[in-house]
Amino acid sequence: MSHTGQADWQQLLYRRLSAITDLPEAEFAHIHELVHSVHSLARDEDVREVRGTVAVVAAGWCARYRLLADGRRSVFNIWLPGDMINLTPLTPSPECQNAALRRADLVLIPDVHYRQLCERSPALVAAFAASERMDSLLLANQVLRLGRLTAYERIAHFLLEIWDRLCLVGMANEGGFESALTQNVLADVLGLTSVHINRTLARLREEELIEVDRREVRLLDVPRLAEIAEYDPIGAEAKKRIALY
Amino acid sequence: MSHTGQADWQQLLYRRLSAITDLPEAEFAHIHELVHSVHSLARDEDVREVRGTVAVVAAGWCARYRLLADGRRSVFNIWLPGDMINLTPLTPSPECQNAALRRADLVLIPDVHYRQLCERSPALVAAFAASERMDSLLLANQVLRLGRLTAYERIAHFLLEIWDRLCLVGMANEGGFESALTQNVLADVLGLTSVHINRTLARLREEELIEVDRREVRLLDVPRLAEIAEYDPIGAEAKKRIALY
DNA sequence: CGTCGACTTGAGAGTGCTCAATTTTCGTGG
DNA sequence: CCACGAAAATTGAGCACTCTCAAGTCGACG
Repeated sequence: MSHTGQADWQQLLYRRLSAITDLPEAEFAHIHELVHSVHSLARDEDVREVRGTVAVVAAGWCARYRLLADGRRSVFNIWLPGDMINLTPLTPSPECQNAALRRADLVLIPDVHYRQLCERSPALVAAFAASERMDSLLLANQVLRLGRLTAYERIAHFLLEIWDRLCLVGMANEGGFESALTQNVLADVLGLTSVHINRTLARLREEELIEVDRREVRLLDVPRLAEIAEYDPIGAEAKKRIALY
Repeated sequence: MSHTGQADWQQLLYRRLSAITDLPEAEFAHIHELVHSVHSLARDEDVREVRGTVAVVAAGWCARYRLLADGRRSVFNIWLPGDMINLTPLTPSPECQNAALRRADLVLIPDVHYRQLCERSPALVAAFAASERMDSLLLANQVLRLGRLTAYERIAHFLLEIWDRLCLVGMANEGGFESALTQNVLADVLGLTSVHINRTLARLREEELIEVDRREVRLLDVPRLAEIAEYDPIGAEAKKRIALY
């Protein structure tokens, strides 16, 4: 279910786009003509040097983050398989970086070819726009977590979000997902220290809401977690799934 | 300089777009043909009922926020004159609201006409895209503030950002700007309590970095504030301005 | 001139942090 | 395949930034 060899990045992308917008498979087919290259990243390697491209995550997890002078790190978002990363910055200055959380493969699409593709298919343009709006929604979720949720709520909210997104591309099962999340990364995503992440995870574990280790996250009581975090499921598909409980 | 009667919302919009992207005035002229209506908002009034439109803020300040069940409020972003608000939600559920922080005028553009306009001018499409990417950058800034800055740094960072954005549309002077920011609103934007906002503002005031009351914010030492908050100026224009110090 | 919202200030409490030591896990090389 | 070293997780103790509750002031507006 989750073995993304080399070629099914297109399927991942299609699954995600069709889950959040109305995209006929025929329209998506234009993407087969796309000129691209594959770029493999080692853990912690960043992709600053490949600017002027759009990247699709084919495998692995990445993070967009910013470092402060004194070493503090703020993670803006986590990129999952099937996500699109726009590597062309708005301003010349590198206001943030993208790095792999573990070995990852990116499919790189030069801006030129991306634009050519867009000219060929208005439906794809709409789908890409929806994708960007979803990114925006994810950032808003991140603001909500950091601004007004407690550590306990933040973790529940974030794990539900990741799970939802992985469900969209078929990389989660009903109880959880394989994860590449270090407690350190969680800390930088959720604006906490790893020590406090550890203690709060322990509490969630004691209460039998989750099971976590570095390679797997299991959500033992999704409805309860969603209630704790006041979590809104992402996308129509996700909504339907939640409705089944 | 800042009297936005009824008709120069187009000028505000043009100033902002041309500051963040390359938009020839001739191309912008297409916007004059636009079918639109003006919607006035009283303080705290929200605009949920005008969905399916794009709105341009002609005057006043608005906020996009979400309320939690227990009354906590998280403000995602502040809309200033010249900003575009997309009122068409990604999902049917109203995951957030937009409300006026004080009397405000919105220019409402039905989705249909907005799309017609886009077909007429590719340059405008590009400019609108840049505008959305700037919104995204602002959200990332918000994540940085909430995730890894202290209360002291957050306030400095946020005030600089607002100032920068007002400068883009010519609604700030070199030392500060007219503001509609209640300490309560600041609290909900910066993820703090109004009590702590009050104390931290007092500290910034004592250190002669800012002067604030409800109607005006003055930045007494921009370079120092920028250093404290590790603030990156927005847009090329803003960068040039900072370089003058 | 009274009222209501916003601002201010005080005191005490708590969530989350710092520092630090220890254990466990895991990637890598022999 | 096992051993080793580094990274990650865990735990303890004390601290502090920020919160809560509460009282009191200021100021705009009817």
